[in-house]
Amino acid sequence: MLNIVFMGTPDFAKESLKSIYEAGHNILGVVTNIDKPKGRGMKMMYSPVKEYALEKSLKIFQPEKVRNNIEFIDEIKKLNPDLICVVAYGKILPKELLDIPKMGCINVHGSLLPKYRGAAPIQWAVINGEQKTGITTMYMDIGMDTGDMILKKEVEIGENETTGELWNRLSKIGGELLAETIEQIEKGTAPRIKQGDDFTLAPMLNKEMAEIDWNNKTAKEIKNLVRGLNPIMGAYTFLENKKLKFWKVNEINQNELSDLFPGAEEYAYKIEEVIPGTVLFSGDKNGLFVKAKDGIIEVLEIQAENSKRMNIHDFLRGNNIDVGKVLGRNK
RNA sequence: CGCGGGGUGGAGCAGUUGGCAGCUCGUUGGGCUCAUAACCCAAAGGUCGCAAGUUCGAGUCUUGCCCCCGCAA
Repeated sequence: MLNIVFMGTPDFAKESLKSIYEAGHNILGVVTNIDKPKGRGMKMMYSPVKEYALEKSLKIFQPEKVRNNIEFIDEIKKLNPDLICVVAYGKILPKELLDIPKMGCINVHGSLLPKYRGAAPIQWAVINGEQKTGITTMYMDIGMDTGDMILKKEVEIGENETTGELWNRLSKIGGELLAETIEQIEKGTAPRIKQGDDFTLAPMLNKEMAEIDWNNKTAKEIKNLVRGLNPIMGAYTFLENKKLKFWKVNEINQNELSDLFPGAEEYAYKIEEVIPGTVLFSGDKNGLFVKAKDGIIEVLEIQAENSKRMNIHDFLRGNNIDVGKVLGRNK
């Protein structure tokens, strides 16, 4: 069993901590981000990792910053860990810290490196419509997810899977792969594989990219954006200057539309003419259908301003959206 | 004391200057049709979050409390 310092913050990291704990390693300390006021009323909230550490009575460190924090780095040095495991900690670690453990610092990353280096690998994999992604464990270096790889595990991404669902699956797999990685390091059988040059980046998400670009995105791309941003931000558009978030949509084509609406083919030429973002059908029975650049979006779950998420049928019972209205900014 | 929205029949909402509580859907019963998540007719179902106050009269105004939600982090 190894002496390990664990660093991580969100629920994704908690699964890894749990996995190490249950594997019986000696956890010298748990480093997690400082408590932040969160949620309604700005109440102070503990990170999921801190919650777990408290539950297991592990020693907790919550430095405000790590870089140039000599006190903190000294404390970790004193613990004399064999290994430091970092999973979604939220801060970039300085070389002085990385050099502490004899066996190195290892990291669990939510993609198949060198693809999707960065803060939001899972989200981007879904947004880009990838069919597979995975978990990579690696030795950390000073770069952003550039270290030598140890183990990899591939997973398929479901056609309708959301980031949240994939996130949960990968959290567990991350924990499992971390345990296996540590085992191999302990036995001295862990490989050290250089990353190739064919890397891609998965930067933090921002608000601008969450707006649906009706003019340039196909129905498939919009669907990927919606599920990729569920449940983190939600993809949004506007209806008469009011924000409308889509949480779940489906992508259908003209033929499928005709199947749903017998007689719709007679209007096919009209649908051709109409600009993307136009509401094609709207009713609490059938739902909401919007034309995209290529294909048609069927909205399944929606959220209006200052309102909660609801399925489209409930929404349309209380809110009428007229056919012919165009979604998007300033229309 | 971070900002904001809201609590109205099962669901989603409307409710104008305070004056008999409405809409769409659902539910139940009936009808129509070759047929339908269709259509037509009828019915049931509400302490309008809680408490107090103003008033001839409050869902609608005032005050206090409870609960829910969105944004921001």
